[in-house]
Amino acid sequence: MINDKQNRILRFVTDHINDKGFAPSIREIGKEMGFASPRAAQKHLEALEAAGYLQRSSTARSIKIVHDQIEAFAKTVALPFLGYIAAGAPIEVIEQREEMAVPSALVGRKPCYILQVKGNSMIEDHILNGDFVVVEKCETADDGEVVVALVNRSEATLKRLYRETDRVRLEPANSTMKPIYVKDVAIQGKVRGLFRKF
Amino acid sequence: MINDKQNRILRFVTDHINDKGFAPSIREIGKEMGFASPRAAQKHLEALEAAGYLQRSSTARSIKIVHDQIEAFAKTVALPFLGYIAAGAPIEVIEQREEMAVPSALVGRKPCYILQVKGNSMIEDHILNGDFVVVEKCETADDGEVVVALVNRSEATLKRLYRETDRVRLEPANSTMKPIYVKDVAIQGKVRGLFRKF
DNA sequence: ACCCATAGTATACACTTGTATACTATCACT
DNA sequence: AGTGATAGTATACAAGTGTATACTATGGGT
Repeated sequence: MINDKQNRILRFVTDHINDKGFAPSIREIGKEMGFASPRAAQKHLEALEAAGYLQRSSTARSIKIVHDQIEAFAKTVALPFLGYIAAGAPIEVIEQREEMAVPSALVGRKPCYILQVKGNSMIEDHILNGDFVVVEKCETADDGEVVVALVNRSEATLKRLYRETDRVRLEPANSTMKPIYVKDVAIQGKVRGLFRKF
Repeated sequence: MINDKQNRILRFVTDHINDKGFAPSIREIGKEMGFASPRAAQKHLEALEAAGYLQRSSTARSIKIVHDQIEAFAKTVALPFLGYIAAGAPIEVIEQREEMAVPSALVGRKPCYILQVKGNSMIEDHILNGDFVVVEKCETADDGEVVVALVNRSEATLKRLYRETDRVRLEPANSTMKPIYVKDVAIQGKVRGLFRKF
């Protein structure tokens, strides 16, 4: 479909965008390829666009690389990053909603979102301050699962869930903290994955 | 640090790049904001650059958004999954080479690969059996870092590294295990990131 | 020998685009 | 009233930039 030089141009443009943050001009591409005239690089770009490898507008540095969709989405999923969760405090929602891409293996079937953990209340379950957790939205959970629970309709917290006869025990994984016993509790999700930066 | 209008400009530029693939011109920003003169948007861009929110070159549409750490997770990198590592046993290389996509923030600058941890030798550092670790290839490491070390040219192990006068101490994070003291040791990489499936 | 497609050159043109200088309006503060 | 900072306007200019026309060189097929 596309020849060797066009492949080289495609890689140059991709690298330029990744590195500098914006596309090269037609003449910069020509210089890289050793062309003396802008028309040469221009024709190659037209061929690459016709073949679907990129998109252009008739304005400066407007090349957009068309990513191979199958490869880009098969292995990773983009999830909303909602904010921070600390034991005993409401979820701190960040204003600007960000997206984070995570390995699809960490994601459940239902909709998921990302929270960053504040504090060490789950340290004995090896969930540390600063870790990111992948939370699957759900309303129920089995005993012993790590859940995001909304207590008294105001405070969200990350705890292990245990049902008792007429109440629910939310147990931190930290021997210096005590469990919480509540009746008014709504499960908002369960932890499916975790990732950490060293 | 930056005011309301500059925040709006920052979002407009970010959206423009995400949507169209290239940055808006100064005049397009000005039009969006209702400015009659390009100088107004230009000044705001200078303020945003001084505050570290973006970078510019003196060429057309060359705005590059400087991503903070959270946004860095939106990009992913495909790394080779090499196999399993257990304390005191060589790396078990799997036959078919697989790739896993991970958030780029977990990845160091040098080449990286993925290993899955077997055993609980690092449990007190909150690295569990079954966790995936992102390992950056390198030959040296600072004291206290978690490294993949090749001992006696045969056994690979995941341990904390400490130099001693004429030997190296490889310390597990498990009080039931004892440190290893070795002279013939080659560092193969250091742990940069971790992810776990629940 | 002839034709034709491909690839690149040379060059021109209009429009963008970043930048700079000078000026105006507003507002808080003394 | 005066001062200075901030924000925006008006405008000009050189360089960059995409695009188009015309031309050259090469090589393969008939």
